Amino acid sequence: MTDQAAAKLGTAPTDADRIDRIDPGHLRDLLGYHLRRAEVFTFQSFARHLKAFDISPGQLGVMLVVENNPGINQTRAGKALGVDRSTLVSIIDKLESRALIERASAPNDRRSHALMLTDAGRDFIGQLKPSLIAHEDEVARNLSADERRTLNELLGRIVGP
Amino acid sequence: MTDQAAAKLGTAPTDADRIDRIDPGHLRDLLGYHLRRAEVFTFQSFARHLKAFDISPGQLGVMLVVENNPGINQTRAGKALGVDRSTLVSIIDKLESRALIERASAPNDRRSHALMLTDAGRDFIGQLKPSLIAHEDEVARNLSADERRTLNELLGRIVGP
DNA sequence: TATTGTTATACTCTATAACTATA
DNA sequence: TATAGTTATAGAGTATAACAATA
Repeated sequence: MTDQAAAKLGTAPTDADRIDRIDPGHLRDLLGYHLRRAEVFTFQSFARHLKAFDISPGQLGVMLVVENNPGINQTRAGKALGVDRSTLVSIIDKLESRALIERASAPNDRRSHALMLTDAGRDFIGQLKPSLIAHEDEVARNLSADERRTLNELLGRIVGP
Repeated sequence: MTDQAAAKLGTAPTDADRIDRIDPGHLRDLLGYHLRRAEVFTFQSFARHLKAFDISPGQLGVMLVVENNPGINQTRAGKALGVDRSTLVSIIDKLESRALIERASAPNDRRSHALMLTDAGRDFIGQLKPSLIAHEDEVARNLSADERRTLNELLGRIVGP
């Protein structure tokens, strides 16, 4: 029975009747709500497309930062990703145990590590890139190229001006 | 020393020199990256503005769904939020232990619970709403009203058409 | 048979505080 | 004094698989 049919009969629709008509109420206007749902979808898409590589979004993020900033230290890599340096320790531990990344000694500061991709790490990124692109394309499947750029830009402005 | 200064001197900039000039590389084009950062910022803003209420984003999400769909069951509430029904159990446990929400018996199905806000739950939402709005306004502080709507709309299309 | 809620388990992600080695 | 990395701890989020009760 639809809501309409129920109205005709003068009986209230039951929960089961409106299974696809849940009222999001104020949620519909909350950025936090839409961000959360988009993030969940994106995580699941990432997992589907990259499961063969056994890598998490956070781990890949570190690898991509290091790829473009060889020799960067952990604190600065954390800043690039917007997370605390303590968050990176276990991520880098895992990548290092797989010999994808290396904690090289920094020439001028014995406190810090100069992060470098290993040859295996570079190969790894080269191999997973098609899957990463397929993942991103799935996330943006309902967006035009323009909308995709706009979304990236607007999201960037949430973090900073 | 700036990069420019280093270039003039013919010496490569060290890591310390380019502390604010980290190259995001491919990350800049990845929706997943921007979503993640926006989500982290949003969580932190939520925690700042709503800490007096001792409630998590997930808990508040459930309350808002129930507010607009009194009598909804847990499985359907999960669908409204885009999460598995198992995810809601502990969230609702906490809300119920604070007497903000109630697992009422469903009239026609003894398997399911009819979720309802308690009077205290309604009061609670009324009290926290100004802080929720302040939180959302902070997240959108760099966006015009139009951009804010656009962002919500584009995020919605990531989850579904 | 299928669905609802629950539990157990496991995996993301994140941060704060305190410690050590070094600058 | 201040900074880089580490550890311990805590808490946010998520899912899958299996179970009992009920439809």
